[in-house]
Amino acid sequence: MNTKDELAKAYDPKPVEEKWGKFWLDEGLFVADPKSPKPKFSMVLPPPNVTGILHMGHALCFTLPDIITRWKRMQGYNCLWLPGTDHASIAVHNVIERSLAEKGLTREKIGREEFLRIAWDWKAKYGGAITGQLKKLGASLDWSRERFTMDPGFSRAVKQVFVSLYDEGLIYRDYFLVNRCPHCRTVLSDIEIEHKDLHGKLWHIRYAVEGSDESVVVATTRPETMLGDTALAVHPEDERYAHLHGKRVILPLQNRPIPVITDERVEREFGTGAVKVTPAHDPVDFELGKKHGLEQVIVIDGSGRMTEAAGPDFAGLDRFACRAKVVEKLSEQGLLVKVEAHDHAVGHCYRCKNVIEPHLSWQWFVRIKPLADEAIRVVEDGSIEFIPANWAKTYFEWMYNIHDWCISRQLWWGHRIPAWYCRDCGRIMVAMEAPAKCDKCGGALDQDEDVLDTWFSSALWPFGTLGWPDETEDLEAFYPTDLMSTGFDIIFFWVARMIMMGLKFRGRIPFRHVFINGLVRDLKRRKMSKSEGNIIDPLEMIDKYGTDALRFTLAALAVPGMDLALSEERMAGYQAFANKIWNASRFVLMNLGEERPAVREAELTFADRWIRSRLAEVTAELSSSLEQYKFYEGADLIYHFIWHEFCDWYIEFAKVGLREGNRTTAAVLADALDRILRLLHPFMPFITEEIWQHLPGTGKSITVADFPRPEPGWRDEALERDMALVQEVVEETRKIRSENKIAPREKIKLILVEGHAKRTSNASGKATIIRTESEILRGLTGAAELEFCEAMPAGDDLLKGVTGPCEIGIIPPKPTDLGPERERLQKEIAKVEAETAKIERKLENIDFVAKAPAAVVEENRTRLEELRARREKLGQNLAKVGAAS
RNA sequence: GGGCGGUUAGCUCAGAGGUAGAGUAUCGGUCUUACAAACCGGGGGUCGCAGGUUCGAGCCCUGCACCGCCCACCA
Repeated sequence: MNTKDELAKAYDPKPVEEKWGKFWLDEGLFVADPKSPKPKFSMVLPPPNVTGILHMGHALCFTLPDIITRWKRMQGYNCLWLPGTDHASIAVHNVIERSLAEKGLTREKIGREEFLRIAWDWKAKYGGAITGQLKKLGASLDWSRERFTMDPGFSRAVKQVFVSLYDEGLIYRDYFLVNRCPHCRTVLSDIEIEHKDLHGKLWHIRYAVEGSDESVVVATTRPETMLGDTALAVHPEDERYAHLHGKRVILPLQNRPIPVITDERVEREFGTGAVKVTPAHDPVDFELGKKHGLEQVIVIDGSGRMTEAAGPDFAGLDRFACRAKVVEKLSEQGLLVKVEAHDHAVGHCYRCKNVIEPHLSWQWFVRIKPLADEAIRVVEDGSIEFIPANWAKTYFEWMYNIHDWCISRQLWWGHRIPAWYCRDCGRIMVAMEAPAKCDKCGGALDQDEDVLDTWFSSALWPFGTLGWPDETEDLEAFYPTDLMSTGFDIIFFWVARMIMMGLKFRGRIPFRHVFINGLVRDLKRRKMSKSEGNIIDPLEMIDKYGTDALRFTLAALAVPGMDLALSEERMAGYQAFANKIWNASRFVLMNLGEERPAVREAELTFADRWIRSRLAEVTAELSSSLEQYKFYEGADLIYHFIWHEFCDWYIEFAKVGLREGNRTTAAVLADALDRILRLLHPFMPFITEEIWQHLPGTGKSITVADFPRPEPGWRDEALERDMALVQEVVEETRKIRSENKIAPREKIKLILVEGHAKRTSNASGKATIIRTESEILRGLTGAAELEFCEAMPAGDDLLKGVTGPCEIGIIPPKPTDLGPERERLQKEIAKVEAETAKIERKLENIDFVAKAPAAVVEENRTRLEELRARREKLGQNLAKVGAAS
C-alpha cells in the first residue's frame, strides 16, 4: 500500500469499508482450504431466512463469531466460516400469499406448480438482499461455500435423512391431535406455539341427565367445542357424581346422548368437577378419548370454521363467532348457569400470532426419545459445552420432557415429503426418488402433499453444508465444527436438533462450544419490533457511525447469555473511539519515515519500557477474555488501553523523546501501534486494516497478520509501579491547577514533599523515574519551576530524594486566594482520617489479626502507615497554605 | 404450577470474599501544534429488603419483594 498519502484529519468509514471489504473478498482471504496443514477452526453461520432483512439480532450474531474467527485466523488457524440462507417455509408463504391476496388470489387457486415458480422467482430476486447486507458487517465468511437449505445437494441430504429415519422406524405417520394455525393453514410443532395468558371466561353449562329430571353443570373455556363432545367425565371418587356412573347425559344444542365416564385426571376442585370431553379438539380430551374408546367428532376444520358436524345452526361459522352463538343459544334455553372471569394460557402461532387450534389429522412424526438420549449424554459428559454453562439447564429441561416431533407442514415451499401412497392398496412407500408404481399391487402412486418443517432441514446444517451424504474433503476437514454461536430462543428449535442429527448421521457432535448470545433490546429493554417502532436498523447505524463502531458497540455490550440494551449514544462513543485511533495513528505516522526505525535497547526511555510492559500485559489479558468469549471484557480492555494508556499517557511521554530526536521512541511508537491494530482488528476490522496498510514494514493484510503474543521480556511490574507514582504526581498537580484556576499557560512552582518510603523501587528505576518525572512535570503540567520542600536535599538532581508518593503543594505564580487550596486540603484530610479510622478499627479487632491471611493484615498495616504519613504531609501543606494567607 | 435470569452512580452495565468500577450524562475549566468526534478537573453509591455464615459480604446461605424470560394438558 501507499504509505505516502496522508491520512485525512477525521476518519471517514465509508470509503475505507468499501475498499477493504472488496479487497478481502477479491483476495480470497476468507476462503478455507481443506488440504491446509494448519490446525482448523470451523463454524457454520446460523442461516438467516431468505425473507429476512438485516436487523440488530443478525448484526450481533455475525459480529461476535466474526471476532472469534478473525482472532483465530490471525493465530494461524485454517478458518472456515460457512454462510448460507434458510428457505423458511412459513415466512415465504406469508410473504407470497399476502401478495396473492392483494390480487384476490390464493395459493390453492394458482396451484402448487405456479406457486413454487413464484417462490423461486422471489427467492432469486430478493433472497440475496440479506447476504449483501451481511457483507457490509465485515463478517469474514467464506462466500465460495455459500449454501441454501433447498439447493440440490442439501435437498438430497434432507431426503437421505428422512428415508434413513423412516427405515429405522424413527419416523412414522399417525392420526393425531396436533396444533394447527388456521391462518397459516398448516400444523405446527409444540415449540412453535407461544402460550400467552389471556383474560378468558369460564362458562358453566347445564347438561341434562338422560331419563331423569337431574342435570350436571360443566365448566368450559371453549363452549363452541361442546358441539363435538362425546362424553362427560368425573373423578371416580367424587361422591357428588357417584350416582351418575354408567349413565348418559344429553348434549345440549345437539340433543345427542353422551356417556358419563370416570377418570383420575379430572380435577375435583376445578370448576364443578364435571368436565365435558371433546376428543377431537382438546389435547387432554384426545387422550381420554383414546383411553375410553370415545368417538372423535370434528366440529372445527383446519381453517377454524365449524363443520357440518357442528349442526345446521353453526356449520360454516368462524370458531369465535360460533362461540358467541353457542353461548347465546344456551342462554336462550336457560342452560347457561353462570359465566366467570378466568385467566388461562392460550396457544398462539409463533409466526402470525393467531390462536392455534388443536386439529385431528394424519401427520408425520419423528420418534425423538432415542435421538434425545444421546444428545443429552454429550452435554452431560461435557463433549458439548454451553457458554454460559447454565443454558445447559434449559437444554436439559426440554430434552428430558421431549415429545415426538411433528414434521409435516401443509405448505408447498420446502422439502416435499418423500413418501408416496398407492391409490389402490393404500401402501406407503418412502424413497429418495419417486417410485414408478406400487411395489405391492402395481397401482399408481401419489406423493404426499406436505413439506417438512423448516427446522428439520436446518438440523442438518453443520454437515449438510459440507457435502454430506458424500464423504467430501470439506466434511473430513471441517466436521465437527468448533463453535456454534446463536440466540437462546432457538436452543430447542435448532441447537438441540442439530446435536441429535449430528450424532445420528455423523456419529459425532456437530460442535464443541455453543455460545449463547442475548437478545438485542432497546434502551427501555423492550424487544425491537416493527409495531413498537423501536427498531434500530443496523444499516442506518453503519451509515451514521460506521461498521466498526457498530461492531464494537455490540461486542462491548455482549455479556454472555445476557440481553443487551443497545444505545445510540454508546455507538457515537465508539465512533469517537475510531476517530481517536485514527488521529493517534496520524501522529505516529507523522513521526515515521518510509522505513520503520529500529529499536535500540539502550535508548529505550522509561516511558518506552512502560508502554511495552503494558502491551505485554494487555495482550495476555485480551487473549484470555476472548478465550472465555468475554467480548465485553475484551472490548473494554482494548478500549481503555488505547485511549487512556497509549493516547493519554504514552503519546504524551513520547513527545518528549521525539522532540529530542530519539528514534527508538519513534520505533516503539510504531511497534506499539502495529500491535494495537492487530489486537483491535477482530473488533474493528476496517479501520485497523486501513491504518495498518499505511504503516511501513507490514504485510499483505492485517486479516492474516500474526495476532500479537505477549513478549515475555517486556513485562516489568516494578517499572509499572514507578509509573503509577509519576502519574499520581501529574494528576495531583493537575487537580491543584484546576481547583486554583491556574491556566495551563501559567507557570507554577510545585512543592513536592517526599512521601513515606514503603513503595520504593529499585535504584536504577528510581533514576529513570526521576528523569522522566521531571520531563513529565514540565511537559504535561507546564510547570517550569519545581520547588521542593525544605527536607529535600538541594543538588543537581532536584528529585533525587523522592522515593514514594508525593504530596504536592503549590506556590501560586502571583498573589491569589489560597482558600480553595485550603479547602481541598481539608477535604482530603477528612477523607484520609475517615479511612484511617476504618483500618484502625480493623487492626484493633483481635479476630481479624488472628484469622485473616497474613498478607491481608500486612496490606492493611502498610496502608495505615501510608495514610498516617499522608495525613502528616497534608497537615504540613495545610500549615503552609494557612501561613501564606 | 415448575424452572432460569435480573435488582450496583441520573441512564446502560462490569465487578475475582479483603480500599465499590467503566462508558455515558451532568457541572466547572481549556483551541496545551494527533484528535473540540478532543483535552483537564469535579460532584454523584446504606450495592432491592430482612436475616444468617465469616475476622471481614455487592459477592456465599435462607427467606421476601419487585421486574423479565422459558416451560406447562386445571377443562
